[in-house]
Parts: sequence; C-alpha cells; structure tokens
Amino acid sequence: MSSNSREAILAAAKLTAQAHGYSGLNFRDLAAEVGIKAASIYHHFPSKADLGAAVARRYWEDSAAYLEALLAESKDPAACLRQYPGTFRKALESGNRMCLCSFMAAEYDDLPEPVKKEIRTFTDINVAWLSKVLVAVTALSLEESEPRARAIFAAITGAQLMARSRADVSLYDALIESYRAAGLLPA
Amino acid sequence: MSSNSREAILAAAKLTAQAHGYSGLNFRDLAAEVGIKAASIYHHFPSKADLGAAVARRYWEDSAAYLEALLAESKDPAACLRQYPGTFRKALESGNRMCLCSFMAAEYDDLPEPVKKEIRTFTDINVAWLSKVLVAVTALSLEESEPRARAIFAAITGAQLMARSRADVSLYDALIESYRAAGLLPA
DNA sequence: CCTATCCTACCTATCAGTTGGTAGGGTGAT
DNA sequence: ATCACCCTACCAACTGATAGGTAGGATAGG
Repeated sequence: MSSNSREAILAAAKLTAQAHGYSGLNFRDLAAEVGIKAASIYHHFPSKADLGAAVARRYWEDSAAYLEALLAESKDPAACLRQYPGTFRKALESGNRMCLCSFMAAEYDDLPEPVKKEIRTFTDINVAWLSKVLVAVTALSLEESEPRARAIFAAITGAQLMARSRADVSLYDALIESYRAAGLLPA
Repeated sequence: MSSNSREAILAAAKLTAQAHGYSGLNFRDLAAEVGIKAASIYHHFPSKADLGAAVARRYWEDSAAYLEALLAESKDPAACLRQYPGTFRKALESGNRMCLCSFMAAEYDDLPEPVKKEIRTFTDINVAWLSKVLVAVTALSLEESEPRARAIFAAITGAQLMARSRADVSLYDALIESYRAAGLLPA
C-alpha cells in the first residue's frame, strides 16, 4: 500500500516500452503520465537501467502467472495451446504494441546487462511452458518438444513483428493460421 | 563515381541501423566513421528521415537484386529456397546484427512515413520472391503460396530476433531446422 | 502527552552531454 | 565563375542524472 506511484510508473513504462522500446523510455514523459516530476522517479528506481530491469521482470512475472493460471484452470492442455497466440495478439490490439521481450531483443546491443537478463527469462518461461504443454498435447518427447517450443515462440514473435509493421491485427491471425496449416502449430 | 562519400555514408548507416535501429543512427558517429564532419552529411541527405529512407531503399534494392540473381543463376528453385535462410544468417554472423526491416518494424511507431514505406517494400519483395519459388518447388497454388510465403518470412525474422537476443548463431540454425522438421519450410 | 528524530515521497533547480539541424565560409576542379 | 563538397561554429531541444530542500507521517524517549 506504501507506494502507489511505483506501480503507476511500472505500468506506464511497460506500455511505453512496448511501443517505443527501452530507448524510447524517458523520465520526463513517464513522470508526466504518472503525474509527478521526473526527478521523483529516482526515489523509486535508482537509474534507468534499474527501471528497465524492473519493468522487464514484472513483465515475465505477470506472463508466468497468467500461463500457469491458464493451465491450472482449464485442465485441457490442447485448449491452452490454442489460446497461447492470443496473448501476443492482445498487445497488437492495444495500440499496435508488441511484446516487450521482442522489442528489447532488437535493442539487445544497447541494453544494460540487468535488463538483458530479465528479457532472456521471459523467453525461457514461455519456451518452458510451451514445451510442457506440447508434451501433453502431441506425440513429441521431452527432448523433441523443447526445440519445437522454441520454434513456435520465435515464429509467433515474428508474426507479431510483421503484423505490427502493417498495423494489421488480421495479418497476425492469418500468419498463426498458416503456422497451423503448415504443421508448426497443432491444428 | 561522383560522390564516394554518399556511398560510404549509406554503407555505414546500414551497418549501424542493423545493430542499433533508426533511433540509434546519429550524424556525429556516422560522420566520424566515414571520415567527414556531421554537417557534411546534410550535403548528401537533407534530413535524418531522408537518410533513413535512402538506407532502407538501398537495402531492399540490394536484396531484390541478390534474390533475382540467385534464381537466374541456379535454375534450381529448391536449392534457392534452401539458401534463403542463409541470407538472414549473414547478418547474425556480422556482429550479431539483424535485418534492417525487422529492427525498423519494431520501431515502426517512431519512423517517418518515407522510411515506413521502404520497410514495407522490403517485406513485399521477399514475400513475392518466396511465393514465386514456392510455386515452383511445392504443390501449392499461387493463392496458397502467398500466405505460406508470409508465414515463412515472419518465422525467419522471428528466429533471427530470438537468436540475436542470445547472440547465438547456432540457435538460428536450430530454429530453421525445426521449421523444416515441422513442415513450415520444405525439407 | 510532547517533542526530537527519522523516513517516505515528492519538489525545484541545475548539470553536462547528446541530438538533429542551420548559417555561412573555404577550396579545388571544371 | 560556378558548383560540388566539405569545413567551423553554432543553436535549441532533449537526455539521464544530481544536489538540496520541503511537507507530512511514523516512532521512540522523556
């Protein structure tokens, strides 16, 4: 309950970073969105690198919680897997944004090390979840499922990237459908 | 032969943009690399937006020429298609860079309109080429081949993005192999 | 109860560095 | 003499970051 601003900063920074990347984050605009002054952000985050790492960390934490909840509620792994591309679709729907992880993967060379680490974790979480679900849904073994999980994750982020460059969510849907038709994703 | 600097600027800007994006381009560093002063760049390009558009245009022009040459020389479309992922691999080999188009697709919101246009053209060129080759190689009809071509292109850029975030070219190879194993790419 | 001390959460003011861009001048080849 | 090409010298805007201060709440000692 202590610091409401900290949460507001994280939320605003997440949205900005999804649209403009780490380099697009700046303290003045961020502070203005939250309703405080730029210098006050330093009270909550010692540096931009720390803020970026905190945003990325929160991002994969939320993602991990969502995916686990999905699996826990439904008891139908196939249905979960069918829903998975929808999580990336939401970002596109929300102002043509994209996955934080994908944007920062592009910016990788210019990222502070702590941010890089959180970005990698997001990928790991997603690949691990996909791999686990694939074992339950398909005939793939555990060794076969992980490369496939990576391929699915990469293909989905690529689809998001392409759809974004056309600002066209239906293109994303078409790409996912093509992945299913081609056999990359289970039909 | 007239302006050697113009070519040098384009070449240096391409490499920088592949590693740091459009926002990572700046006139001072660029000029230093070429061996002239920042203000002198304005003699060749009226603005950063113009430079960006010129770089992106040259990028798809080179790509188009390369792909057409590939097809003209070999007479074996299947071999061409097998070589296609290699063109994106080269960027990773060259200092963990990535496709200009992919990076700028991420930055899409912040791109000047002329740059956006060239970026879209790069995608169109690649999809058209892939679609053409797919018709020759697979049993797909012209209508079926275009969605498939788009899916392949998106998946390959996604693989590049993921491999970049691990600075691991072998991960790219593994992803391409998974695409083949899954049936997205012809084996 | 009171008051000294500390903490949280923010502020103003300012910094040095970097950005894209401009004005105007020099020089050498045609 | 013109013009392509490059220069020095700026500028305004913006960047992350720091210094130092203020208002108000919590807390502990007397």
